[in-house]
Amino acid sequence: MNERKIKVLQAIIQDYIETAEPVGSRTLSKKHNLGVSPATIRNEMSDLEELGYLVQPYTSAGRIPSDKGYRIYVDNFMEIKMIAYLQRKNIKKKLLEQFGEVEQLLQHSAKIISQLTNYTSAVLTPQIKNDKIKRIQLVPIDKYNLIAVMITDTGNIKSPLVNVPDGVEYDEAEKLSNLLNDKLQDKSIKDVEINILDNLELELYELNNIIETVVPKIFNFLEGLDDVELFLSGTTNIFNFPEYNDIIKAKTFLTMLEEKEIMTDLISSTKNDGISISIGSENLHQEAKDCSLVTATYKIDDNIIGKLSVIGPTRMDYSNVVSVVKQVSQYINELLRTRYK
Amino acid sequence: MNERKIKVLQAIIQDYIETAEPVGSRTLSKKHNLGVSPATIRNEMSDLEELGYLVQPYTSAGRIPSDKGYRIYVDNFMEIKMIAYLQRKNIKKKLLEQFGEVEQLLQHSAKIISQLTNYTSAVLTPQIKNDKIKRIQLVPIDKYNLIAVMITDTGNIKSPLVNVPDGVEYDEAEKLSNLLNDKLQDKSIKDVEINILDNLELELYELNNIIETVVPKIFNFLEGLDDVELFLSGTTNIFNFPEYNDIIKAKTFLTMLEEKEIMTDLISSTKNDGISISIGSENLHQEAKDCSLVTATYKIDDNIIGKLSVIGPTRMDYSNVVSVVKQVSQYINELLRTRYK
DNA sequence: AATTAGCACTCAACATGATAGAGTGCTAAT
DNA sequence: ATTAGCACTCTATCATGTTGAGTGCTAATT
Repeated sequence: MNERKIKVLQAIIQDYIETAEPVGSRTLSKKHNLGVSPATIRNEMSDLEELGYLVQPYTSAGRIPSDKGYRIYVDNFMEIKMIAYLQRKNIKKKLLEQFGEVEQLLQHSAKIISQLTNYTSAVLTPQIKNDKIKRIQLVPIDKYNLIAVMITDTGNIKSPLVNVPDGVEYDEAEKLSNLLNDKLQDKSIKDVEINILDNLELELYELNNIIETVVPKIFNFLEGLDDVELFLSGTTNIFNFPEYNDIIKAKTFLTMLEEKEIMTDLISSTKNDGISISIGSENLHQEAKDCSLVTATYKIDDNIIGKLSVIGPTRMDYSNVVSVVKQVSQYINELLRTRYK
Repeated sequence: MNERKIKVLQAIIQDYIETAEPVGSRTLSKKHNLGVSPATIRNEMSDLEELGYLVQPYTSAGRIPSDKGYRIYVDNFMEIKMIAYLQRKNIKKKLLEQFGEVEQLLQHSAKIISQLTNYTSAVLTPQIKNDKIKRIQLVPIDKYNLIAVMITDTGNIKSPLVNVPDGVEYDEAEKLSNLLNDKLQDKSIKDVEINILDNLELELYELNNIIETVVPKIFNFLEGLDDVELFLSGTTNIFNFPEYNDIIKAKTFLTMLEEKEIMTDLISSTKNDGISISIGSENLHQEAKDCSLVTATYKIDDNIIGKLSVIGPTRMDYSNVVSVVKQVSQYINELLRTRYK
C-alpha cells in the first residue's frame, strides 16, 4: 500500500459516498487531481481490488468500496471535522428544552440526530434491571388500590398501580412501605427475588395477608420490566438514498427496524467506549449486512447505561455521522451528570 | 339503481379488493355468475361509471371502485361477519396477558389489530388533560428531591421528579401534599391553573419558599403533558399491497405515519360512537387521500377517552377490518371497565 | 522501470418498435 | 331488453439496436 494507493482509495470512497455511482478512472482523475493519468489510476484500482478494498459491480463498470475498504478508511484515513459552533449551540439548546424525564431526553436526542445526519437513529434506554432501588414507597389511593412508587439510582421512576382486593389501611401501607424500603434499598432490580417475601412475612406477621397480595405484584412488575427500550427516529430518511429505491431493500430495512430484538442486539453488541462503527458484514445480524451502525454510549455514574446509534447504508457519510453522534452523546452525558449527582 | 346494478357493483368491489386489478366485464361474468352476458354487464358498468361509483384508470381498461363506490358499499351492501370464536378467545387471552398499565394494553392492542388485519393500526391514548385528578401525593426521596405522584380518575398515573434546591423536610412535604390534595382533587388537569399558587401561599405561609419552588414545577409538568399519545403497529404491512409497490407512494404513506399531528387529526376527527369509516378523499388531510381509516372508540366511565384505528389503502378489506376493530375495542372496554370501577 | 496513449471489448441503460391480450363501445341481430 | 360480433384502444412485454462510461491489455514514451 503505497502513498498513491491510499490517495486513490480515499478519493474513490469519498466520491462514492457523495454520488452513489461506481467510480471510474476517468471521472476520478478529473475531479480529484491526482497528477496521474486514468491509465495509471486503473492499474492502482486493479491492485486495490485484488487487495479486497474495492469491488466491481460488473465487468467494465467503475469500482465501489467493499466493507473492508470502508473499514480501512474509517480506521486510518477519515478526517472527523468538528461540528460547527452554531450547530453545537443549537443542539444543546434543543436538548435542554426537552429535558423532562430521562426518556424524553433520549427520545428527543434520537430526533435531533436523525435530523442532523439524515439517517435513521436508534437509542437504547438504560438497562433498568441493573439499576439499584434507591427508595420505594407505597402511596394509598383508596381502600383497595395503592401505587408503589420506586426510584432508582439512575433516576428512573416507576409507579405501578397495585390492587388489593381485601383492602388496606393507611397505616398498614406505611408499615409495609418502611419494611420494603429497608429490604430493597440498594438492591439491584434483577437481584430482587421472590424469597424475600418469606422474610417479610416472618418479620411482620400481623400484615401477612396484605404482604401476600402486594409483594408478589410488585415482584411481577419488576420482573416484567422491559429490559431496554428502543426509540427510533427518521425511519423514512432511507428513502433519500438510491440504494433503497428498490422496494424490496426498503421493506427489508424497515422490517428490520421494527424488530426490537434485532435492533437491540445490533446496537448493544458494539464496543462499550467512545464511538464504535460496524460496517456491513461485520454486523451481528444477516439482516443488516448492507448497513452500517455508528454507535456512542452515554453514562450516568460512570456506569455505561445506554447507547445511541445511527443506522444507514454502508455508503454512509461516516465523518459527519461520527461528529454528530459524538457531540450529542457528550451533551447527554453532561446533562445527565449535572442532573443526577 | 336497479337490483342488477347493485349486484354488479358489489361484485366489482369484492373482486377488486381481492385482486387489486381493474375488473373487466368478461372476468366478472365468469367468476360471479350473474346470469347475463358480458355485453349487458358492460352496459351496467357504463351506467355505474356515469353515476360516479366506478372509474376507469384509462380507456379500454376494466373498472375500479371510486371513493363514492366504496362508500355506498360500506353503507349498504357490506356484510360484516362475526369473528370466529377461537380467534375471539385468542384476542382476549393476548390482551389479558399484557394488561399492566393502560398504555401497555393499548400498545398491545395495536399489535394485535395489525396482525389480524394485515394493515397498519394506530391507537390514540386518552386525552389525559380531560382527566380529573383523583389523588396527588408528594413522596420525598432525599432532602433535595421528591416525586409528585398523581393518579387520575381514568387510572393514569404520572410521577414526575421534582428538585428542591433549598431542601425540604419530611413533614413539610406531607403538609404540602395534603394541601395540594385538597385543592386539586377532582379538578381536571387542564383546569389546574397557576393562580392556585397564590391561594396556597396564603393558607400555608410558613412553607412559602417550598411552595414557590415545588408548585410551579408541578404545574409546568401538567402543562407539558402530551395531549395524546399515538401508538403505531404494523407499519411495514403496506408492503404487502401492490398499491405501494411504487416507492413514492410507500414513502408518502410512511412519512404520513411519522407525522403525529396528521395522524391524530385523521383519527380524532371521526365520529364518536360505534365504528367510523372514512374513505379516501373523505379524510381530513390531503396526505391520506388514497387511504381509508376504520376507527372505533374505547371508553372508561362512559366518557370517550380514546380511539383505535386501522389505516390502509382505500382498497381495504372493510368487512374483515370492521369485525376485528369492533371486537378488540369491545374487549378493551370490558377490561377497562372491570379494572377501574 | 514507471507511466501513459491507444484501442478493442464489455455491459447497463435507454430508446424503439412490434406483438399480444384484456378490455371497451357501438351496431345490428335475436 | 339482451347479446353476438367487430373495430378499436391502450398497457405490458419482449426483442433489438444504440450509446456511453468503463475496463484491460499492449506498445510507445519518458
